[in-house]
Amino acid sequence: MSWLSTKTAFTTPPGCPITIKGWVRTNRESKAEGGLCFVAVSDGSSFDAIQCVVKGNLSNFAEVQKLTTGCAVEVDGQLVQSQGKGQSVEVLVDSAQGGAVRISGLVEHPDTYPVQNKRHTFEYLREVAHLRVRTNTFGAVARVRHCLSMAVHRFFHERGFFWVHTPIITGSDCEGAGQMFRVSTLDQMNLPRTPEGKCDYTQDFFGKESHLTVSGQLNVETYCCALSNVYTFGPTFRAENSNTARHLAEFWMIEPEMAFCDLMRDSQIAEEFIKYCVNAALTQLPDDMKFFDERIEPGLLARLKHVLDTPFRRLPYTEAVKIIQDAMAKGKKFEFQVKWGSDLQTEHERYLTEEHFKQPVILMNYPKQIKAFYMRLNDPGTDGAPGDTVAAMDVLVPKIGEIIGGSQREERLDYLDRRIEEMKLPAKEYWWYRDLRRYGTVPHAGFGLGFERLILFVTGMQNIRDVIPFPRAPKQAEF
RNA sequence: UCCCUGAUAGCUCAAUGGUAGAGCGACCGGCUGUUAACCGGUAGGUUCCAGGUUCGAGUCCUGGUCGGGGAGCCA
Repeated sequence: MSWLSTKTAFTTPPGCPITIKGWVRTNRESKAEGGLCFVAVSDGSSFDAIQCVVKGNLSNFAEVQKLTTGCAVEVDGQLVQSQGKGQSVEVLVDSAQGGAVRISGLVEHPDTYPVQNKRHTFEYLREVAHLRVRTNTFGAVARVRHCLSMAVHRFFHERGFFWVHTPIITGSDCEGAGQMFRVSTLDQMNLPRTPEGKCDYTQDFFGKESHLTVSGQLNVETYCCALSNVYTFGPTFRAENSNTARHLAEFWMIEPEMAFCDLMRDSQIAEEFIKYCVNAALTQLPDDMKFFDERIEPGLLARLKHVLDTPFRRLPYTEAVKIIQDAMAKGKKFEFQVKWGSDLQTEHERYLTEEHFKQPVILMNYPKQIKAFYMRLNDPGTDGAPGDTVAAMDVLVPKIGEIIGGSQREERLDYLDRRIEEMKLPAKEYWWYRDLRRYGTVPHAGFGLGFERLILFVTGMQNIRDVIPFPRAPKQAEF
């Protein structure tokens, strides 16, 4: 008997003895043929569980009859073509042919097992996150998450990018992307004080204030300016009090950075990247994607195929503002007004990508006052804009909104210094970032992409807390 | 953090201020190469927490806690 994953079993020609090891999904019983149990067993390798048809001649048949959802079993039997409808092959377990069911772990009190053989809400399953992965949906999400992770690395590896492990703990408070979590070993009940009465971080572990990273971008730019094409892919932490279906306190971010690269090429890589990931899920996990299309977001497959087949629409911010203003003039209602220089609201972004263009849209060249200090200042009059713009881009997709934010970086030291001064940032903290502009500066560009948002986009799942194994969010760090 | 909304059986939800209900799940039985099975029965409740109003509160009021939808921040 060779032990096969269900995934392998489904592609193996019938007629051979096999062993399956996994967890019971369902158990149905029949009195026919002297007693039969139909035990569906899942080991997580495939979307479908495999049906084991257990004959009444097994010595422990009485125990098999009592198997309930969640029990762990090892099944020896013959891989055969199914006599019933609903599956192509199944495992026939007949003691006359050496069939056996070994029960590894029972569910001792089935009435207390949290994952019943019925529909559950995602909100409830979140409370049993240690067991929710045993359901169809969360198993499929886990497989897609892995598939996309591998696709990320393959995409960049195939293009000569190097994966850079930027630090999780940072002593820099200038990453500039939101509230940070403090990292400290000080006794919080008895903090050391400076003469001014403030906390004395010179006595802390790192001898200075330190935090969890909110972005690897500044660090990865250093490697970019030596290895040319690099990316980060790792955990990122934001202590914002965000309570939405699109935000996590701990999430995984992908940040490529390319030397000798301008904004247009940056946007081309971003488009290729998204299409590559979508294609990977569609071709490698068709069963899981079919499930998402049928049960999670009807029309998902058509939506994703449309994304693959259509070039992303590139549009200057200045044009986008005109389109939204035109729509308002024609009677389209928005809660917020739009004028050149103001940031677009979620409702405006969704209008552009979901209603006006009905496809992914890349907005480019934003007013400098609403973007970060490191973004490259455009020449005056770019896109006919009435004010200064920077070489920034946001990739907007239906359902999610902003999925990627990127820019060409300011490589000219005098321009960078002016921006740091204008925004009243602590110039001294940026000494090593400024060095990159002093020693062999080059035009370079990159972008950031929230991995969980990519998973939402690809699976059609609604809540970001359901596409990461153990979500961390305000008031939520169980498990 | 702001606005709206919700919390009742293991789960999903009902219940005019007046005896707490159903479906599913679990358990027992029947039927069946079954597959969201079907049919019959049994068990299962501190109605989120703390106060208050009332003869009487699941229901009304106040304050919390947690969830959901939207917004902001963003990825």
